[in-house]
Amino acid sequence: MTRMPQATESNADALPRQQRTYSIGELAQIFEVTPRTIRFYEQEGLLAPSRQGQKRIYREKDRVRLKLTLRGKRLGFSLAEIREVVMMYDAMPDGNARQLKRLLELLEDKRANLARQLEDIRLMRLEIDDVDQRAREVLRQLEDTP
Amino acid sequence: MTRMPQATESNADALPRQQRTYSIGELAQIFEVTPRTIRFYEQEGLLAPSRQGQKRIYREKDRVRLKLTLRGKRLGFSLAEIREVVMMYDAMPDGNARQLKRLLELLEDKRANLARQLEDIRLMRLEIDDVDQRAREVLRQLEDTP
DNA sequence: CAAGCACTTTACGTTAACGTAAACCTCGTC
DNA sequence: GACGAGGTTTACGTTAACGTAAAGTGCTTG
Repeated sequence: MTRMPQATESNADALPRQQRTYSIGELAQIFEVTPRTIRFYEQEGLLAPSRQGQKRIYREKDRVRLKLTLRGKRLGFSLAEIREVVMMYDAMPDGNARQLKRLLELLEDKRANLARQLEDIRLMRLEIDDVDQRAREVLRQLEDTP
Repeated sequence: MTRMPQATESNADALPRQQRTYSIGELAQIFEVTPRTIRFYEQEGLLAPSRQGQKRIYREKDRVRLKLTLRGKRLGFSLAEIREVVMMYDAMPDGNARQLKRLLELLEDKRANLARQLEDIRLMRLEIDDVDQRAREVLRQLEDTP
């Protein structure tokens, strides 16, 4: 029982199974990246779209994956880090205890990382505000004395 | 809680101007980077230590610069971005109005960036917590059925 | 004085994350 | 049937941010 593509999650809403799909170009436009980037993410194991002949077909799940990936990137995570979490998440349903515990550790790591980032943001904001103040003052001086 | 080295900024007030200095090795140790990194930042215009003969001498100002640089890095900024702000800040005292306004724009950009990061962190935390929950559940199931 | 650090410059190497270009399908449309 | 708009693979190029190695300088310590 490796994988059941059918009805997996709790999102088994009453919706009819008419999944919306995307071409690579559409997805690229939505997230303002190039198709190259999306193919690259696939090559790196972050996406696994199905095919229709030769063409890649992206479902909602893939779109969400991409969204999460890009969010991770904006936060400075490497693709390797992102993949690690994503793959563990996928392996979760039939994962053994060791893997699950490893996943929990990983998550704790990420949490710590985010916490530090929050602090960094706080400090950087203070500095930016400070520089802003000074700049405005100097500017006022300049404009007050023609 | 990354343990800060003793000397803080606020205790420098009434002290005579006997600036403490650092060698490149000391600085590297403090911030847990290699000397190579510090030299590279200098080459990229982010630091400008004075010299004593051939050796680089770092003052408090340089240390702060490095600290800010590394903080920027942790937040995913490129060295180029960091340098831009740093250089404008340096040029402030005798900057003309146009430069100052440009600086204010830059700061606004950074602020927006940080705001988005905050939102990204918020969302990512939610997801992490969610994955955590699921993992714990699966784990409990596993351990409940030997 | 030899040895050992800590520092220096110079220069080539490496990795991640794509960009760019070439050469090829495949489909609808003019 | 020519063609343009999308898609595909393959492969080499590029950039940022350092790592690493070689060869030299200067101090101080056994």
